[in-house]
Amino acid sequence: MNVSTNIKIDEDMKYHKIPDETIRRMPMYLRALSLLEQDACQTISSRQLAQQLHLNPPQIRKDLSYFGAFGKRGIGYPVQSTVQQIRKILKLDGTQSAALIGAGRLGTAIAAYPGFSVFGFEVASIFDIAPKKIGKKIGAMTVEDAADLDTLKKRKIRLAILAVPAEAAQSCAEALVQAGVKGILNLSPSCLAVPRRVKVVTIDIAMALGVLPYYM
Amino acid sequence: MNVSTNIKIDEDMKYHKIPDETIRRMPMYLRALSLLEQDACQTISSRQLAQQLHLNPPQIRKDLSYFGAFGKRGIGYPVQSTVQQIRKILKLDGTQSAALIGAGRLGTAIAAYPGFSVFGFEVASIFDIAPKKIGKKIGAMTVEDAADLDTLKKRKIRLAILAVPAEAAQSCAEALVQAGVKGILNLSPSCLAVPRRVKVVTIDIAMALGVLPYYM
DNA sequence: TATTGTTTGTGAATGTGAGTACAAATATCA
DNA sequence: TGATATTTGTACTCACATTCACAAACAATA
Repeated sequence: MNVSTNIKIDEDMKYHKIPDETIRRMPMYLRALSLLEQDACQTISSRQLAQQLHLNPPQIRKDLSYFGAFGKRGIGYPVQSTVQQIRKILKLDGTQSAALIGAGRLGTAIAAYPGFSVFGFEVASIFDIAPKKIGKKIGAMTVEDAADLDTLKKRKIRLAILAVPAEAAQSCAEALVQAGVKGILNLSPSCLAVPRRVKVVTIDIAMALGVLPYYM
Repeated sequence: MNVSTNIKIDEDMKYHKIPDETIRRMPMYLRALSLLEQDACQTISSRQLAQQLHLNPPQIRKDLSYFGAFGKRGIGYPVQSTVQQIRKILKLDGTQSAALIGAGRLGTAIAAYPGFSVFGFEVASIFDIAPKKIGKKIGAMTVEDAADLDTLKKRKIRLAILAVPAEAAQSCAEALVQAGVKGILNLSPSCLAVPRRVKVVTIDIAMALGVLPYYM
């Protein structure tokens, strides 16, 4: 029933479907290795790294091996070049500009958050719908009118952070998709409906808190 | 185990090991059903709920059935009583007081976040280490000295939200454990080491953003 | 050089979760 | 009442993810 070319390509290119869970862990590795790089650490073994991240060594080795053989047997992984490799894999080499939607308390906190730089992200512009907030300064940026979201296309910004109330999230998401955005980090407690080509990651703080009492 | 909780639920929990993924989804169901309850919706089918949450109907049925048979065949799930059941399961009946550590921008945003009330959470007190911030008013609360974290034991607060820089996170976590805290929502990009009896959930915003370019 | 100790990369085994299919239960309507 | 449509609960199957176990590769040292 299936096409033989697919199989052949799979064999020839040693194609493996990379688990989503592996992708989810890659930024962990990138951050940890970046810190080690700053400390002038040359190499690190999967055992040491696993200790830091509370993971099992074989997990780390398998994750990294999906993308090639970065390590050296008897030695470990070379910190600097592995950082570069992971950056390439995650498409985080070079600066990634992101638009921030929502200039409320959460949006303001996100705009000032220093933790994005490890991954090469920068918040390039801030939007809000409230006339009171438009024109206001947040750090070095001026809040723009959310009605002008379509300018993102010209500016080639394809990444957005959505920090608006749940009621506004879906309509914002649609405007972002219209503006050519390809990835959305949704910080509102809502389930966004977007075309399949657009990737959404939702962080719901209250929901994360919601599981804690169960385990206590 | 606790004898005062619903006996039937405890019995069911003995015989089935409930998947962590199921627990993770329960707050989703709780939120969605709470909204439906506000709209005076009497019952909802797994199909309708799945459509809202972008899940498969059998997934929802299986998740709920771990805790008993809440639904009625041919009808669906009674909204009101299922909400109450899930609250009981997640130990979210009654108000859950949480301490917020860190009165920076993110902490301030968290303190004012309205989304906790659906689950019965309330931020009961705010702590910081910076002398400048101690004594400051945030909403109706006064920022307390993080050196006094041990007062949480007396106040019987067993839940904490950690909104401090990564460098301070581990020492804060240790102080919280010392103060009898049993669950920590960690909002810093750090991997906390705590005794096994303490449950930690970490939300790393930059890391969540870090996977997006890969999929674009 | 030979030996010992360390570490990676990976096939195999194990464990966990998701999807499918269907019987049982209920409502609706002719 | 009988027939049809709807929906739950669950056994079974399949897919995905983690862990184990070990050969291959390298360093260090005598």
